Amino acid sequence: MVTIDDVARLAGLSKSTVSRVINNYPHVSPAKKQKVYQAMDALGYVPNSSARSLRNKKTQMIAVLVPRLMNPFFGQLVESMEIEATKNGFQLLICQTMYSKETELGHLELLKMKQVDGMILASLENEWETVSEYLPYGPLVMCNEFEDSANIPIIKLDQIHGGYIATKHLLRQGHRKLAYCTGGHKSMVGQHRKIGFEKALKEHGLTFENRYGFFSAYSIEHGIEVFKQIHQMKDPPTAVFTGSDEVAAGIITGAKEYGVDVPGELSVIGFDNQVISKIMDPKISTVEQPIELMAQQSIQVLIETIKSKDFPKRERYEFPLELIIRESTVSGPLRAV
Amino acid sequence: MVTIDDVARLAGLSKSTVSRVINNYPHVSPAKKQKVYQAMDALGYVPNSSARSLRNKKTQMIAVLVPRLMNPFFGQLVESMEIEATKNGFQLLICQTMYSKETELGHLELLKMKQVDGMILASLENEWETVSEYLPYGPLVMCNEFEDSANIPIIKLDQIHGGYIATKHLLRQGHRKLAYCTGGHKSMVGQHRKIGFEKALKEHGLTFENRYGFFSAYSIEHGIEVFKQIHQMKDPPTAVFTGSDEVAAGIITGAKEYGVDVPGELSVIGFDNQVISKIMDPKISTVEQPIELMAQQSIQVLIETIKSKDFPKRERYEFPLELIIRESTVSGPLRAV
DNA sequence: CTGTTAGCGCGTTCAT
DNA sequence: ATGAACGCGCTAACAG
Repeated sequence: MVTIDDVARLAGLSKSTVSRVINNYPHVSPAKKQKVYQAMDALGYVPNSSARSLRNKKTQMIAVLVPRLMNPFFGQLVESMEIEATKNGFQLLICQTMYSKETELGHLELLKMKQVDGMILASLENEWETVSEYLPYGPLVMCNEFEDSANIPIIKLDQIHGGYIATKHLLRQGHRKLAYCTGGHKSMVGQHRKIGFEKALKEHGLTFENRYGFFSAYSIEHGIEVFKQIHQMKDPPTAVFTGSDEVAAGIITGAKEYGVDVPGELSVIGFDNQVISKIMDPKISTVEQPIELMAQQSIQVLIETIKSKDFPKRERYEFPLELIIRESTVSGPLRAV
Repeated sequence: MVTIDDVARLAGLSKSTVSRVINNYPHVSPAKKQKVYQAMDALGYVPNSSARSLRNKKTQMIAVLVPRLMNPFFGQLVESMEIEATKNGFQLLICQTMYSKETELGHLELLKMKQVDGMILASLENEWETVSEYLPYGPLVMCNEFEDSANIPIIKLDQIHGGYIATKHLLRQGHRKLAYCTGGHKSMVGQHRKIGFEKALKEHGLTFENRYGFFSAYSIEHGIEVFKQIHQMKDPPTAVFTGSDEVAAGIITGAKEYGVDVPGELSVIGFDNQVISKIMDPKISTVEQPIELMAQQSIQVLIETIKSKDFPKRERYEFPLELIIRESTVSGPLRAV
């Protein structure tokens, strides 16, 4: 392995000078600078990153915590994060919690080992109280997930409004019996959507009906299952709000199997605006989430915090969601939207 | 920051002894071992990973090179890799090439910086000749992608057979005018599928027809576009082989718009067995790829190579592909399969 | 079984 | 503007 000493020797200079040109310090004579550059690529020298990290106490790496990557939402999120991180000279370490508290905690240890300079939490399995204990070891930023009591930067979407506009759309189409079908009570994301859902309901003099609530639907298969349950009800809902396009697609798939017309007999709205929503038949009405913006902002805020060397500050960034009306909620010509 | 010295001091022992218990060396007296453990968690000590890396010349990190994560194939691949890496005490660094040669080369530099112990190439934008120059800096393993001249481990799928069985299925359904619609000539994956395609054709006395060839279809949108082109032909194909379920979905979507029945007037076969293939209407016949197995094997082989400290050996692992017949290629009752 | 010592490769005072 | 020397935190000889 070729080290900075080798370069120094070949250039007839000292390590210090070589180090200075590597990190482009101001006061180095152009002549010697040239000699160093020549020696460097004559030897094919590249600085050793472990040595730098040890010396600088900075690894130029950040980690992102996600439940799992197969979920297209997180795939997109991480894709955008990697691009933004690379652009800023950072590497992205990927950590899947697989919805496990222990696994999440294990990944958090990276902070203590100083293996990463900071971490983005796009998943939160443990209580914030537990997670916050890692704060002294490096900056944390939340992305998408959130927790009001957390005094760190949080980059999120306006999920209340998301739930609201989707529901409002259903109500405006004349529906009064709305099912609510999402994954996981636990996540604040889901809770906020429900608040938006209920807010819209209330404006029309309605309240949440427990028999129309389904809280463990994450996948297409779950969607199919939920449809079957709905189908057997004696007083079934005429529309269903879902937490993801996959679940919506599942419900539609189930409806097809049973010969139930969507949106004629049952309207379905998704969430995420994934590709799947554009090609299902009927095309799925959904809520678009500005994933890329959120990812970029998260990276930028984290990197700023890292550079500032301060404790992360309590900051909130919220991006808007947008209703996208397609076919799964609208039969015939559009009514008032 | 609490260091190994702090622990040693508190335990009333030397650094070496502490180091020995951390790395569980055989000959340490149980009594002192206890003292060390007590001191360690009294102080909340965690070894600094940069220091370890510098000393051991091993970072316990591997990188995976993919085109981009949004593609569900790579999402699944990376998900499985992360799990397997974590299980083996390694971290996974994610590197997207975004289909750019320069970006790919940039990521390869991680090897020179000794930031990772090895790298998995699930993408190959540059010539192998170019990439192979990085071999002296750390082990490389190819996954999914391949290159015959590369004397490194390659974990791949039998794409020739995949192309063959899909095509054979179409031919057995009675089709004689087959379109071929995939992304990118460049990749060996695509080339092998085409070999399989032509092999099947040949067995039925047919040859590849250039006017039926489409080579830049990656997405749903491309699929729709391709359908339009097919639709305008005076002597259109009756079946189309595609390189991904997304493209197949696009073609089906296009067909719907123009009122062309699938599979009645046009059969379409996908590739990958992504969720989308299960919920399109009609459900898409496709070829299942054992992504998880391939990912696990890649990680294992790479880690073995890293540990052996030898140069990577020329090895080939090939996993089988499986035809999955659904609705997009079969009208009415199944004929011979 | 345990402690002392010497680097790993780099950046950074502190001199000059 | 440049060089000498020290130390980041850790592991691995080498002694004993």
